[in-house]
Amino acid sequence: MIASMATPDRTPPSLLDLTTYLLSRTGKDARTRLADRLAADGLRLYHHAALAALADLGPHTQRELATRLRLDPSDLAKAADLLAARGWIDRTRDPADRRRLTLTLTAAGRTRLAALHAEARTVQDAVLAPLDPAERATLHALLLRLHTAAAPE
Amino acid sequence: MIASMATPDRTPPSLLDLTTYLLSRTGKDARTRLADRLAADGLRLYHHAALAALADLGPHTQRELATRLRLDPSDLAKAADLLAARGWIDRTRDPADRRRLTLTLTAAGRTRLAALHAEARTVQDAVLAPLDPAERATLHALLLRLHTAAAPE
DNA sequence: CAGATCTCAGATATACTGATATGG
DNA sequence: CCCATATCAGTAAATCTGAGATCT
Repeated sequence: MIASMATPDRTPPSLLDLTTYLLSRTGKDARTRLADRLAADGLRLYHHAALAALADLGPHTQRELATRLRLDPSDLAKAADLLAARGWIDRTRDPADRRRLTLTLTAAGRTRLAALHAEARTVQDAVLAPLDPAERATLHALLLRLHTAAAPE
Repeated sequence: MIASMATPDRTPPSLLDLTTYLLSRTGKDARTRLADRLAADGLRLYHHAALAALADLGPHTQRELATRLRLDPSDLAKAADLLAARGWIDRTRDPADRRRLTLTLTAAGRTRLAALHAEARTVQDAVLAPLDPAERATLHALLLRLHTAAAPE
């Protein structure tokens, strides 16, 4: 064979012209990188998100947390099982409404969360390596505006 | 109950501080929006990507196309089935190497691709609505640098 | 009794793995 | 005989649906 050999797996230019394509692809790459690291410890991204929500915004009922994280309540139940089994959250029955389970971060959970944040920062540094600090700040500000505009729906 | 009622599903601030979180979330949103539109016609995002690759870079063997799109060869086989069934690509056996199937875009495929690009642009306009043209250009340039840096791996 | 919360079991989508047939 | 290509079948993980138990 004469004229092949180097098949540079170049992305089709018409897709590179789409900002949404780049957004989708780089976003997926970032997510996968962190997910792979967390998977080594049997964790998923939503475990990180759940701990972060409890740390930032205080105790939640399972329903509240599921809504906030846009997670199915039945799936959150399993996630909470794991977090409780590892001692990172307490699950207490709400005395005022005994249907509800209130999730509260434990000290151990706070420690683990700090480690998870550190891992996320490590991945972020790798993903954003091509950009200098000013460019990273610009990117962050632009993405934040897209996010807040899309969030309420 | 007195002090609840408004549970604004606010994202945890510590996650909003992560650029990679914003990247992942806005990217997923963009992808889902387009995917939902294509699903109405029984198509997936990779059908769009496959047609774009054939239009931009000429005929591919299935193996080449799978590599380029980072798709599993077995999954691409099914995708090619659909594209061929709709008359958007021709699948011809390579006479020089009869194992290979060469995929070529048809005129009908080119027409459909134009419509798919138009749909992608519509979604992009909606997603990027909060940004003015200069900001969109900035975002695009930054994401392109992240993508090209990550692409070779 | 209507509605909310949590939970379990199963359906569905998607992505990946293995095995096979054919050809170089 | 060994490797590459395409295809099929089956596994695995992620997401969503439905039904039931408990409680307001």
